[in-house]
Amino acid sequence: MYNPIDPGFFSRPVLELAPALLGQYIVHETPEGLAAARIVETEAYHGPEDRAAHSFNNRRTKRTEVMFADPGRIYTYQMHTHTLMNVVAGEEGTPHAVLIRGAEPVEGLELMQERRGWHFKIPELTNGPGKLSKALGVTMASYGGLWYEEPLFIAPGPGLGGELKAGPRVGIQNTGDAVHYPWRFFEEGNPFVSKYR
DNA sequence: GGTCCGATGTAA
DNA sequence: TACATCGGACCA
Repeated sequence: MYNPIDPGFFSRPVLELAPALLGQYIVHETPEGLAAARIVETEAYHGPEDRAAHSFNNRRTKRTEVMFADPGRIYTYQMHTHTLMNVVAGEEGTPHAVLIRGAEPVEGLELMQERRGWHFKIPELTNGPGKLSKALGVTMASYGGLWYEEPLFIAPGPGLGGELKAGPRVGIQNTGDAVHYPWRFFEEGNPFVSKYR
């Protein structure tokens, strides 16, 4: 049984929330069943100063609107054919968010295999933001929801099983100095950490 | 290891 | 009309 984490957990600066999410559970309850995974990789996006953030320069559109909302909100975003999951951080009005990039399955492994395809090796099920969303059955329908309420929520986990590491973020280009900011956090050596591109 | 390209939301 | 917080297929 998993219980949603305290709402206050999300009320902190994005550069603190991103590493704090490592080792916590991400849980999704659907009619097909429950799937849960331990988060091992996150990235911080620090709008409006961060050129790599969708909310750079306070860009406020239908898509980024929820980044300006209260912390703990779910920001889902469509990338090509994939859905990516973010956690809104900071305080209301500051467009900060944490991208969840990788997690280790702890429950509902078969359900994840069903959703992803049975031919994949286990780490390939959830070692990337798009893969993780698909394995958990998360879609744009979760946009604007709360990370501390069912059916999609963060639950207190066992913490890190290895050393905390930081490095440059993945998949951002043409963003000046932001390319080098060490705002990607992950558990060293864990096979569910995504591959650097 | 590398390269190519899908198929969709968003904004210019 | 262009491009993105990516993944998969295919080639080597």
